[in-house]
Amino acid sequence: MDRKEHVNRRVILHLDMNCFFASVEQAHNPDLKGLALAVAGDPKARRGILVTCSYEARAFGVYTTMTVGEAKRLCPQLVLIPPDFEKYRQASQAVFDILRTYTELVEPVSIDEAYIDITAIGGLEDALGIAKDMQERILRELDLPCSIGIAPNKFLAKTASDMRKPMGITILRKREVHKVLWPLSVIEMHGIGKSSAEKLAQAKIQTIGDLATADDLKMKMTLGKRGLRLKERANGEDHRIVDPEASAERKSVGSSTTLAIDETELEPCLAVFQKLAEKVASRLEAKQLAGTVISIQIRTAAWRNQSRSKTVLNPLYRSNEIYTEAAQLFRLHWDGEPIRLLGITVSNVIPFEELHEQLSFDTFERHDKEVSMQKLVSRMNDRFGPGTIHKGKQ
DNA sequence: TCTGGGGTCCTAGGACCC
DNA sequence: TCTGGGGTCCTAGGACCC
Repeated sequence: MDRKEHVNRRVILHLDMNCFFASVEQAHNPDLKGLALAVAGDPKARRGILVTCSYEARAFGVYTTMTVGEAKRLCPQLVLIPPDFEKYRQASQAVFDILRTYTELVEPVSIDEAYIDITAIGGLEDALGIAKDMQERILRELDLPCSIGIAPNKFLAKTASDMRKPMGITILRKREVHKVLWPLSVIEMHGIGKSSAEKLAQAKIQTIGDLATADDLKMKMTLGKRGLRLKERANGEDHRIVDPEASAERKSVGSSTTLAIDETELEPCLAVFQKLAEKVASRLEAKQLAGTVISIQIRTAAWRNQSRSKTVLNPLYRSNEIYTEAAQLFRLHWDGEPIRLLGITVSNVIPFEELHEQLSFDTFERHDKEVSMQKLVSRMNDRFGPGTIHKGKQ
């Protein structure tokens, strides 16, 4: 915990790509510029929602997550493009590469977002110039627009980058929080969704200002530990450091798919699991990872979400092993309710190179039939240090 | 608004250990 | 025989984000 926190005065940037997927498509094909454009799945396969849309499309009331049908109704000339995630990953990498020419302290948070700690390369006086330079280079070299927030911490930087789009740069100082943030509804705050907003409304907390000045006990009773953290953020406090390694420490690899029809038969479900297992295995392989926890996801036609998981001794990475475990979990737990979506996730992952020690140890311990999983885990942790088998919470 | 697919973190109860 | 308190791990589900 302490290692992840920082108290000195810092200058943090949050960079947010504007309509990222749509912008990448426009950069690759300039004919698409200026059009009402959306990247969307195939409605016939029941994947018909907008993943991103251009500002021209938004002018028609079209927004991300809207169904293709609804979007077409609002904006008949909407141009639809199927997603090409490989293209987006490459563009994302190119953006992060540019950011790393300024400092190593770049923390990617998602495919189109990053925090950058520029404290060491220039104070607040230079921050605006640095941000402008980054923004211009990304536009000039990659033809991609972005917005940047400048603040003393991650939360305020993230909030600031959201305030001017597209191609905005916004400075948010801690002393401006009460004026800029407090009048807004709590739902505007990063970290608060529909569910938390409803709970807060019941506790008579409507605005970010209400949240910032609420009683600690009340916040804890309403939202638990998160409540206290959100209250700190509402007061402009956030001590999380910019950690370039954070995204490298991946914790799970999963794949899921919405079925073409609500499925009621076993065999087609197993065929889907086969495909999912292959996909997860190939992505684990690409990242040189294996994991000891396998879980399956089931979403029923009535939108009931279920998961079943199992911890295994030998880290999984091969598609046939992943399939076998997933199929077993499914046979054991599926109650016959029609299925909308199936998924597989392998978690508690570790890099291949850390694997051999564990494997040899497993085969050694295997001889002792009496040894329980719990004992095995604690013995392995004793021998190799905590987190060898299961990474504990920080 | 009949709702994709990739993730992370947190909570809570039970098992088990010391 | 019944009584503890602290801690970790496993599992299922929920909330949130892009």
